Amino acid sequence: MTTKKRLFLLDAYALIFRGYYAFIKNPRINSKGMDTSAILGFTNSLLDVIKKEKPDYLAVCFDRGGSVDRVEMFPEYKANRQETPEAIRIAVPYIEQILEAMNIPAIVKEGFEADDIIGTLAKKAEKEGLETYMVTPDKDYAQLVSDSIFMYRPPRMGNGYEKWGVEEVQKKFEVERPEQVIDFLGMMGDSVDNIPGLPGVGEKTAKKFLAAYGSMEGLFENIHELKGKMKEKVEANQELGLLSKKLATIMLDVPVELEQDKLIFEQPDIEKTKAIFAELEFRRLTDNFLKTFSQESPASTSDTKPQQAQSTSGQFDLFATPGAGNAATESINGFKTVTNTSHFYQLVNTPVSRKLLLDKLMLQSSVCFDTETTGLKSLEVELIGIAFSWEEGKGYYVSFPEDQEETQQILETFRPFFEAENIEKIGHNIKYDIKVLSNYNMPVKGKLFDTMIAHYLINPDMRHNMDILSETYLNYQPVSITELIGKKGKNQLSMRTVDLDKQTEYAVEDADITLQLKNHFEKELATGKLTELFENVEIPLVSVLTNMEIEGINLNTDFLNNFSKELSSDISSLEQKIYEQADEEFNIASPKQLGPILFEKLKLVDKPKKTKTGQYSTAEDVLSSLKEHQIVSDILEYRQCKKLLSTYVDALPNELNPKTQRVHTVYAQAVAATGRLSSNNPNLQNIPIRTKRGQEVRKAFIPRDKDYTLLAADYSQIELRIIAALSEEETMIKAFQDGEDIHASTAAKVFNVALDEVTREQRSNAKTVNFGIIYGVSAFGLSNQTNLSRSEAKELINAYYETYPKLKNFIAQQVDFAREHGYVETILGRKRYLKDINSRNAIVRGAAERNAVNAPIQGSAADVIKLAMINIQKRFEKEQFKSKMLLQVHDELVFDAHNDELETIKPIIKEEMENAFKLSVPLDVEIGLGTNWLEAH
DNA sequence: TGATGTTT
DNA sequence: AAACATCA
Repeated sequence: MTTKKRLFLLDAYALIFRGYYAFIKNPRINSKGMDTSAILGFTNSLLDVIKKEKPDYLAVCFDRGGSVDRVEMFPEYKANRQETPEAIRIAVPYIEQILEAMNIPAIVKEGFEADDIIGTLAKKAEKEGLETYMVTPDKDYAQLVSDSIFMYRPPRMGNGYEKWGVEEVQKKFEVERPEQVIDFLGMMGDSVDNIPGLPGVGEKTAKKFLAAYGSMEGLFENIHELKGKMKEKVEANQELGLLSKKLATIMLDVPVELEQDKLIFEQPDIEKTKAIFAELEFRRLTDNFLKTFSQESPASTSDTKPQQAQSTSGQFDLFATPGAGNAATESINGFKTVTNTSHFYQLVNTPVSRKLLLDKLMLQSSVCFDTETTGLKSLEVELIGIAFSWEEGKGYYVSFPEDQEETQQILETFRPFFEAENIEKIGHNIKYDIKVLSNYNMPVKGKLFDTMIAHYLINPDMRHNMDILSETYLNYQPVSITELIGKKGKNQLSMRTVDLDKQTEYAVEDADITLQLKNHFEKELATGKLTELFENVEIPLVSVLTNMEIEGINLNTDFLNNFSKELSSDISSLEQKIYEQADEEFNIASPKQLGPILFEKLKLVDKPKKTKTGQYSTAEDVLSSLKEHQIVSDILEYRQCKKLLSTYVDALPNELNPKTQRVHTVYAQAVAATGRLSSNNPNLQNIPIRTKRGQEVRKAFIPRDKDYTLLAADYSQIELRIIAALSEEETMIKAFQDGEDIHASTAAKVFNVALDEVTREQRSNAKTVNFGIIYGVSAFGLSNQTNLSRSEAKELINAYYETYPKLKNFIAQQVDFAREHGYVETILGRKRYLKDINSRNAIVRGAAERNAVNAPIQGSAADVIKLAMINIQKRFEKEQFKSKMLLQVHDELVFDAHNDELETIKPIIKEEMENAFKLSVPLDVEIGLGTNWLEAH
């Protein structure tokens, strides 16, 4: 048993970066609008280490000024590092304060990197007979590992801390000695640090070389054994290889002393630390901190501290936690889990117990339920089970057999519950569950509450997975689905293969969590004044979307098949033409191959534009300017055909539902941060329309049968009308009231000509500016999109603002509002938080400012059409029309209109859309009919 | 994963 | 600007 004292050295920046990126999708923002993710991430790691390991010695090492020596060797070292994110820059001073309050020494040496400092200290500690743990996620440290030096890597998603000793390093890197990690990194290179490595050598090859030759030098001595391209490359780059190796080597001669007595870990200053945490609003962390430290008697110093962590077993057990007998009972990252939280989850699979469950259900006023199914496509899956919960920590799971008739019978038991108007149904993405039940003709009635949508309104920019919500709001980590049925992909098991106890635990836990989240979000919706939007718009919309998705749309597959043949033949003839002109065959669809041909072989242009990864850009706007070359225009046409074929013509027929033979898209109601819907599987919101060839695809969308006609209803210029109304810009409002062509009208005023003298180009430029206003203008963007120079674009914008002064005012107001409140909102109070609005980085701030203008406009337009959809659906249901709403494309609704009802529903649709929300500008809706979607426009 | 392209 | 999808 080891009795060595243990030193923990933390790599500050590596941990800070890791903490920051761990929260990147769900950043922690405190009430002052400050992004505290990086601080929280780091401090969590720090407390974790202390709590679990009780270090004898502890220090945190910082980089300052980078490595002087390495930059001297190789000026490009770390040159492609992006600028440090703001949240990290502001984090460092706070972290220094926290360390000071906790009496933890920070070690900084100007001109050296943390890994060099840690390496040097670790080696010195080894001589002093200490055991060193290098706390860092950075795998470069593996080269330092020895019998008394270990890597201690913080947990990644769901895993625990990893301790890497010699054995682990041998396994991970497939080397005999840890020092060989240097050769490995030198060969492979590192794009993050911009260590070049050997060209053409990646992880696989580097491991192979090391196994065969042992080191970089060994490889160079045996170049004769290599073959072909690889031989040439290695031969030519020996110097680069040796340099890379040097760069990857952690220095062990940093002028820093190991002052043991200063590194002894002592009691933190609890009050001081608490104060800093309070300022940062780290509530949960404070609890955790107090639990760890305040019970310890003040007399206990490092000299008398018992060696609890190691004494539990002879072997060093990383997961053993003091006080907890069994590692499995405590989650590794401080979350509660199903194993350490008391709960009562019960399986229900007998007729008697089902009846009892129903009786209980019928007594409730509000119940959460969650279905388990055989897959993801709600309209094609079978039911495996349903979990119910109406009390926190408690719930029931009804399982269903494979036999679908039996399933139907069992489900019938619960019909009174699902049809009960007076029982509120709670779910997470409840549209999915309702659709699944619809396969069994089981309608879900009564009030709905969807926790996914609730959270979407509370913070649309965050993610709304139940797992993340549970960890964030309940401090509870649910059983991971991956653990149960494996990773996504074809090897994923079905829930049916999971044994019933596990199913019960997983499914009821989900329902339980959802119920708990609901209780949480209900309050938050109220504080954010979002309850009305939630209850009167988003929730009613759930049913509308459900109906639309179940309805689907008819597709003319014969037409698409013919079109596919046509396109394919066009593609192959274009292919031949291009090969001839390039004088070689290559993959035209690969920008990586196309770039060199165009710009190296054919040298079409002097200084080709490159992408950020250094490839030649072959994007549309780049190639468009080279259209005079036959090969380029052929390539553009080739690309267009290829795109149409793969994304639409060949893909759409595969999306037919086998039962209905129709296409059922899925609308995501909680994805687009502005409040819009999005459509997927397939996406029917980006069906081509601009080009002649693309329009053909629209012809494939047809009415249900000969008794129906497709009806498309479009808002005309809804976003401009909204901006006119919100800004109260009279000139623009008047133009709309008079029914003018808004772009021509704008052109007339901006260029100071009569309305009927506006040229095509003037109108087009005015249109671009109008459009640009909606997205937030910049002179740069505008000159890119038009043939105007940067200064002409600027002039145009100025003239535009003079024409519409109130509009300029409105834009400034939005930005000011966002600066003050941290968010902007739509006409219905839908909020969008803009955490970067006060950023010191002009680019980041500019984007936030454009969002401040764009979000209320786009979002209000989304609000309006959502209201219209709800009202139309109501009317349709009341009149029991055969006609059905099928699609929504942001400002357009598409219907299967029964021919007998055509003249009845046309005015209804128009009226409901135009009057969905009263603005000071009239809304205008154009309706078209046709035997396909293109005609209906 | 990055590049490209489609829509509003 | 912001979705989704495809390809290498």
